[in-house]
Amino acid sequence: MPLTIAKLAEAGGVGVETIRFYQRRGLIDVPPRPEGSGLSGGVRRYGDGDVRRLRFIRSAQKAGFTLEEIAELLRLDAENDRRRARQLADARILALDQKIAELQAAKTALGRLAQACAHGPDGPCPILDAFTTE
Amino acid sequence: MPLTIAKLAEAGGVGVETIRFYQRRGLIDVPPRPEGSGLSGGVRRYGDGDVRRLRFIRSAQKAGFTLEEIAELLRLDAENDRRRARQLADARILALDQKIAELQAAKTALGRLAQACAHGPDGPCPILDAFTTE
DNA sequence: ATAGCCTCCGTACCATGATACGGAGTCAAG
DNA sequence: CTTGACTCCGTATCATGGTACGGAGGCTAT
Repeated sequence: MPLTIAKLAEAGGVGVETIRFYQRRGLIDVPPRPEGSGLSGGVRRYGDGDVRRLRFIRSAQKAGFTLEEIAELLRLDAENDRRRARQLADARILALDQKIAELQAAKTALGRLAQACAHGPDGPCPILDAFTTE
Repeated sequence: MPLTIAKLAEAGGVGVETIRFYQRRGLIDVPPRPEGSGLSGGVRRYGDGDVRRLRFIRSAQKAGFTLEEIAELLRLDAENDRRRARQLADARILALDQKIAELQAAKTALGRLAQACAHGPDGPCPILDAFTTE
């Protein structure tokens, strides 16, 4: 079931321009243009592998990997380089732990602020001190 | 204890250019140049209030607020607009909840991947499926 | 066989949050 | 009273991750 670039984009929940952007960055392959009726060849077709890669890219971004790191991960997958893959995963897990803790702290602080600012028209609502660790 | 811009930057853990950038964005006040000996006035001086604002900016960024939102928060603090402050805080808390859940899911997936890729030179290490929900 | 939509590709532009540069002015120490 | 560090300010540049434009060509249905 070959897909046009628009269908691939749709399957991945991104725009066509984003696919092309990923191709420029080496994240998605540029398949050969098939021999078509015209002079410059036909329209490129994409397969399930491309959809899979595209979905991986989106998930890896949510995990906080940069596009450059994602490009590396895709290479590692092809080369089956487990050592480096583990390295990257472990490093990201550490970073995620830190980030999660940071966000949780921020959430707590904001909860305190919202609470304080909810009580009547006066009383304390010290936005500037919202993140001051007491 | 008035500070030069370099000292203010240092106190906030940012660069001088970042302070100027924040000033352009309305996040940090530009104090008047004092009457100096020269033609164009003296060097601007900053106070503890500026340090406090600067620290707030950094923390609010960690909480995921954009600089534009932070600018608004600073205005709200000055105006004591509790309703809007609460609104922004509550919205951010919701977004943080989502983000935290997303990062936690990513962390779990990466943990699985690292585990799988650790076992010997062969066996599965399917990077591309790392985030595939089974 | 032609209209209308899609593809291809290069290039330009965007938002966010900085970071750098350079010339003129200021200031403090020796 | 000069030297060296710092300030001021406008403007330029950067990194990241896209998004848009436009002309030439390909594809498909009528």
